[in-house]
This record gives sequence, C-alpha cells and structure tokens, in this order.
Amino acid sequence: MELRHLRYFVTVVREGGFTRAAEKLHMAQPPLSRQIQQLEEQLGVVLLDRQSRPLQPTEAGRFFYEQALNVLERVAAVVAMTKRFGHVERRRFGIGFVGSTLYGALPNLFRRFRVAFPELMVELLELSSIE
Amino acid sequence: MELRHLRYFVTVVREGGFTRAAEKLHMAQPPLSRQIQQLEEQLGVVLLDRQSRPLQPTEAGRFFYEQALNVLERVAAVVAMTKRFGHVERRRFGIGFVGSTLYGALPNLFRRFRVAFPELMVELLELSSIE
DNA sequence: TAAAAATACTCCATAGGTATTTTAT
DNA sequence: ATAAAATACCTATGGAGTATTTTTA
Repeated sequence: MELRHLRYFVTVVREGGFTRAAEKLHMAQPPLSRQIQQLEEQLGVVLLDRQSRPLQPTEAGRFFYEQALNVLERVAAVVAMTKRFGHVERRRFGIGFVGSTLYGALPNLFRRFRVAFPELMVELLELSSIE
Repeated sequence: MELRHLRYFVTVVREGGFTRAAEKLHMAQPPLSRQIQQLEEQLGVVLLDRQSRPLQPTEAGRFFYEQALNVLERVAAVVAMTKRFGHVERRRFGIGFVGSTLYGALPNLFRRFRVAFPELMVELLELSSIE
C-alpha cells in the first residue's frame, strides 16, 4: 500500500464517485477504479458500496476514510516541518566585497560573525562560490 | 512522496548504510540510493551525511526518521484495524443440514436467528453456497 | 435511456537491476 | 586496499490511458 491509495480513496469518498474524483486527480476513471479495487484486495475488505449512487463507503470504508485523512495530514505536516528544518540548516549568508583589498581580513571577520551569531552555522566560502 | 520512501529511509538509517539496507529490503543498492536522493530532492533537504561511514542522518534526517517511524506504525495500525472491521462485517455463519428434509423449515429458522442475534448480518444462503 | 463503474486491451513512465567508477576508511 | 556509495545505462513491472461493455438510477 502506498500514499497514492489513501489520496485516491479519500478523493473518491469526498466526491461521491469515481468519475468526479478522477477529474479532481487529473487522471482517467478506469485506473482510479483499479487502484481502489487493488486497495480493497490488499485489505481484504470492501470499502465502497457500489450498489448505490452516489457511492457510499461501507462501515469499514468510513473508518478507513477518517484514518486516511489523518495520515495524509500528518505526512503533510512532517514534510513541511522537515523542509523548514533543512532550510534553516541550509540558509547561507554570503558576505562579499568588491575587489580583494579586504581579502586578508575575512577570516577574522568570520570569527567575529561566529561569536555574534553562535546559533548560525557559518562557513568560510570561496568568494567565487558566493552568487 | 510515497510510503516506499519512508520505508526505505527508515531502513537505511536503521542499518547505517545503503548496502545493508538494500539486502534487508530485498533489492539492489543503486535503486535504493536513487530513491533516497529523490526523497531529498523533493524535500529540498539533505537527510544523510555521506561524508562519514557508517552513514549518519543530519539534524533534519533524525527528525524525519522519527516522524517516518510514527507514520509507518500508524499506517500499519490503520490497516490492521480496517481488516478486522471488514472481517467482522464479512464473517458468515453457515447453517446447514444433512439431506433436505428440513428445507422447508429454513426460512423460519433464519427469522428466529435474526431475532435472537439482531447485531449479526444474516442472509439466507443457497445450501450449495455453504462450504 | 443516460449517467457512471467495470472490463479489456495498450502504452509508457519509472522503479528496479547490472556494470562500472568514485569515494572514504 | 577494500568495502560501500554514486553514476551510467538497461530492463520490465505496473500505473495510467483509450475503447468498450455492463450496470443502476
């Protein structure tokens, strides 16, 4: 099972049918139907009552829908937080100078910078690598 | 991003390297490396410090590892519960008889059964369909 | 009878494999 | 020197598309 199955199932229940859901997901209806069938096979459980339209989730389907929503929200939050995490780590402040007159003063400048902002990861970059 | 990425990343961190992780996952090392690279690209974050062996997760990597574990456990629980849900719905009690002398009495027997156990979904099955 | 879902195929994107090079102890 | 990761290239599974046939309201 993959997150795809959760995304698809949630959309089908929310839209009350495969055709409308397929549109929302920017895909064709048959592959969507098959992915849900595959999900049901893997779980060994019928999730949708196909004998009625608009399509209704079964008891198990309602449960799975709620849980799938939670999982997807959780995953989205994790991704967002990890991205921020990394960006903080990655953010780089380029300190550059026109010409090279101050070149010899750079190491000392970085030392002072490091002391002033200990929470930032500072590294001495080659001037050419600062865009 | 798919659950595959979480499963792979968790295994790599847990095993401290791609080669060992690939064995555990019953796959080759290069595709595993690429899936992790792909994950890092999508997040825009470096998750593993490759300059040291055994491989160490970065700060962001450690965070993502913990969260991925939670998500995967959560998903496993949801699957297990949904399966039980469906099985309860699906469980069928076959009530059969040797010969067909009591055939005419079956509908009444099922009526009584339904009254006695209203919480069970009972349906009158053809005798031949009861294995 | 007019929608929507299920089949029956076909196609192709990409997950995964093989061979090799690069890197880090 | 050697074990492990990255790169390059190839293969093939299965996710997605198209055409058509059931369904059900």
